[in-house]
Amino acid sequence: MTRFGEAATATRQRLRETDRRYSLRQVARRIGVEPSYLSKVERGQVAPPSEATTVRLARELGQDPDVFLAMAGKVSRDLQDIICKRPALFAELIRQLKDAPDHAILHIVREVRDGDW
Amino acid sequence: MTRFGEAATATRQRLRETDRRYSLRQVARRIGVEPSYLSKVERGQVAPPSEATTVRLARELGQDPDVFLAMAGKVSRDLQDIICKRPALFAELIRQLKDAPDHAILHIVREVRDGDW
DNA sequence: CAAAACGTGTCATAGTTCGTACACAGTACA
DNA sequence: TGTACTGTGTACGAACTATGACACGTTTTG
Repeated sequence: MTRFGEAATATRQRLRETDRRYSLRQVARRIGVEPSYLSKVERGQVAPPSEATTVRLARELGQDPDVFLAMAGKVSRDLQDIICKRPALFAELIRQLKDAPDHAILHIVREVRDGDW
Repeated sequence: MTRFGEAATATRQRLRETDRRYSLRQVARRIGVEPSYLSKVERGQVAPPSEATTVRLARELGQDPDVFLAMAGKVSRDLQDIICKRPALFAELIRQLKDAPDHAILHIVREVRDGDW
């Protein structure tokens, strides 16, 4: 039912088609949770896991942790910390970019990467 | 002891010098919490309040809610929601801006505001 | 066909979050 | 001088978060 659970199941199933090490149980063991818990998470029977567990799951499935966290409605601690150091500045920037098209944001990312300040 | 508590007390005391309606009790009543709770919050005896309460306190004291939230180590729900809609993009942007100087970020804010994309 | 692996149901719970309720002693002030 | 307001200590608790333990029936595999 949940966005997060669906994505986790789908990703794992896809990997499993070619590699039987991606059973629910084995993935659960590798990321350090009980199989029954991962099962409930995948089916949205419980809320998405903590940040740490979500990140371990994303990595295990070869996905972007930030994207998995986002599906759980969360923003990673390290991003929050960056924002919290200059809250007014980042708040304004982010709200400003709310409705900006993707390519505009990408443009800025490139501009900044090329360090033209 | 806490950054958050100190700022709250300091701001309130300053307002109080010229307006006795800014006693701890009266502020507590206006933002809808018990005086004893606000007292503990101000002295850092308990963790900073929830987002909603923090925002009410900030507004009551004429401060920027984002800044007060930041002192509590939090990022407001609405900003998180914006990020969660395009996690990869925003994650990269924010990490990229981590060490950028303030004026560079301000420059981008202005660029975006003037809508040159 | 037996053993291992599979996914899931039920129940329990330790820890954190976010406060309330009330009493008390000190201070202001009319 | 008494009453009304001040800040604070103690005690308590409801709700939520994030999981563990274990048993069960089913499927796969050697």
